[in-house]
Amino acid sequence: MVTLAEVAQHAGVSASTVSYVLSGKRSISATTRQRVEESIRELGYHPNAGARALAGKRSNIIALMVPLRTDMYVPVMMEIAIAVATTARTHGYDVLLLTGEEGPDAVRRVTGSGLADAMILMDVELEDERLPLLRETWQPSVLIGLPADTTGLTCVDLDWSATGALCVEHLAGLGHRDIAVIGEAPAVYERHTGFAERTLDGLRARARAADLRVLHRPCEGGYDAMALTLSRIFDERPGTTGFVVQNESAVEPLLALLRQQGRAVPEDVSVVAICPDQVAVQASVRLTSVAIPAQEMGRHAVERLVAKLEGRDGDEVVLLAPELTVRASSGPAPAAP
Amino acid sequence: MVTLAEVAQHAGVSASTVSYVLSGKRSISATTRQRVEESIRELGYHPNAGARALAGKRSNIIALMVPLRTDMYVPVMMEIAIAVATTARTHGYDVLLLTGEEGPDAVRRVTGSGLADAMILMDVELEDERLPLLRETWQPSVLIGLPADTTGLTCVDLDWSATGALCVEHLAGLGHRDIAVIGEAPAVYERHTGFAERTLDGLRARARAADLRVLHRPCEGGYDAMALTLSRIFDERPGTTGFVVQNESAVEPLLALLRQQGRAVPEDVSVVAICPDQVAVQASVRLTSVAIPAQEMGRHAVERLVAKLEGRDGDEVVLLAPELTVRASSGPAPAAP
DNA sequence: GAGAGGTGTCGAAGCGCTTCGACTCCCCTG
DNA sequence: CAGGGGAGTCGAAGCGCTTCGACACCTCTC
Repeated sequence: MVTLAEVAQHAGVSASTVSYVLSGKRSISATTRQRVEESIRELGYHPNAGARALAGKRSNIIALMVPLRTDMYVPVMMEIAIAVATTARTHGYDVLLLTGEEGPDAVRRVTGSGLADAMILMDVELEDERLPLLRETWQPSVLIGLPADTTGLTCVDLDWSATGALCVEHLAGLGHRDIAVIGEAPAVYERHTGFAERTLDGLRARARAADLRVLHRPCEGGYDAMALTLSRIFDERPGTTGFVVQNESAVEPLLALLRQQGRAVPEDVSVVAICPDQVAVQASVRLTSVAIPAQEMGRHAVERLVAKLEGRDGDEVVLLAPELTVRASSGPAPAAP
Repeated sequence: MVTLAEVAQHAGVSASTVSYVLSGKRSISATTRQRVEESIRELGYHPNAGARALAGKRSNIIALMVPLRTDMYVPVMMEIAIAVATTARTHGYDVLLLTGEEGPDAVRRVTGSGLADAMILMDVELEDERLPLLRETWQPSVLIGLPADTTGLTCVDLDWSATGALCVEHLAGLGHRDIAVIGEAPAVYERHTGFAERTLDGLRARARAADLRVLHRPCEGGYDAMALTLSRIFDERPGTTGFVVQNESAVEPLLALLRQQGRAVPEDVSVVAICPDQVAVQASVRLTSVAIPAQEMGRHAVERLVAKLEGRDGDEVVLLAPELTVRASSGPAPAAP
């Protein structure tokens, strides 16, 4: 393993000079710089991460806490994670992958050991038990998600409330009066995951304003669960003509069941999904949808975090504006019979 | 930030004693150990990761290279990644998340800098350009996937060849003679991803032995692509009664299209999927399938790796035996008309 | 009752890097 | 032409930990 000292010797300069060439923190003459860079290349030198972290008091690592649960929005999570890793690299950071398993202890361990310089948390609950720890540590952090109380925190998220409102607005504009919301699995609401509840709030508020009726039903994914949910919905509100779906694994079952029941999309019922674009265009009916900008969220989170690390920025809540794309699954409400 | 020296002082012992309490590398009297542990707890001490890595010459970090492509088997990738992270923690390791983006350079960077003690590579191609680097480095590594040449490498993978064979066997046993294989997207084959090609090989070999005909068609996910692929298949082989699907995002479209064409599953055609169990049971027809044991692969990879790190083990190829679960999508071939 | 052999603890020497202060040139200014 | 100041380089002092050898003390054994 090549060390900085060896590079220095090879280039005929002192160790500190090599260090300054690397960091650019002091001016170095062009010729010296070239000589050093040449030596680095020739010897295949890579600075030792541990030594660097020790001496420099920063590890150049960002910790990313992903949820352990693999039952929800998995591709979105993955996309965020990859965007985080990729963006972090462009800023010279590596990413440490933590699962939710350790819970709050992971926060303590990472901040205490100096393993990472900062952290990004995903899957934030409204009253997340990791938040007190984040507030009292001096390490910068960014949440992907929005807790109930954001004081002293930096958050990046899709504006879920606006997303819910947008869906209702679209359906209202098409003349629908009775709307059913197919939500995430019950467990997601039970643990008060921010995005699910906020979507619902936004949706209901707008529905009230536009004077439509909303029936919300959580739903596990899959056909059987969806079949049950759907029949209950039509039992309770036979006049339902608009659907908002916020559960990727319910999308296809819903479409299939509607078809099976002889309800045409979009002639008889309209469907608006909240899902990644890829899912929307690959569905059996190209879905009118509000996209979940996974990449953008990951990228934003890293950029906020780097800004904080460099002291360029303070706390802030960034809510991305939702965008609804009209595709083939929504249309005018049928005339009342 | 609390240091080891402070703990030592607080406990009234020397720094080295604290270190030995932590590592257990020398015997320590019960009373001393207790006193030290008490101090550690009281002060909330966490060993500094950088210093540890520097002095101990190991970082206790495992690097995980995941593919950048998010177009394929995403939930499986995520499940593997999470299993890796979780298992690694139980062995005292953390996981560094690298994306394929940097390519072979990432290998150099990580081994060179001592950032990680070992690496796990996913999405291995038959002639992967990262392999030469792995072979010449002294750092242990494990591949999740199987390249063409495995000398000097440790690999963990599902036995895809046996998986392909198993699917054919099942269909052959039910009397099917003409089988279509819906594969991954063309790009996956073009870059010679191991699992896709091996599945095909195993499948064809067994088909030859059992004297059935196989028609293989790569397929992008989604309805449109699947519709096109399916019509081509029936054009070319109208007598096709068995399907093997190795592409999660083609599963549901296939089922829907078959239904639409009036071909009943499993009465007219049988479908065998290669996919995670969750997908199989959530599909509109509960699918006969060979499971992709993502968790097990991740766990195995870490365990092999830890064994190598501790010098307990050498190179080895671990192929997990596939298991086929019969569900509702496969049945006896219809009598020839 | 002296030597052998454990057991438990300590001090000191690094690990490879960053950074601070100091030093040497050399050019510019008045 | 002296003095000030910037540019470029170096030496040395850590950063917080691990580990090696040394040492003290204690318990056996013959």
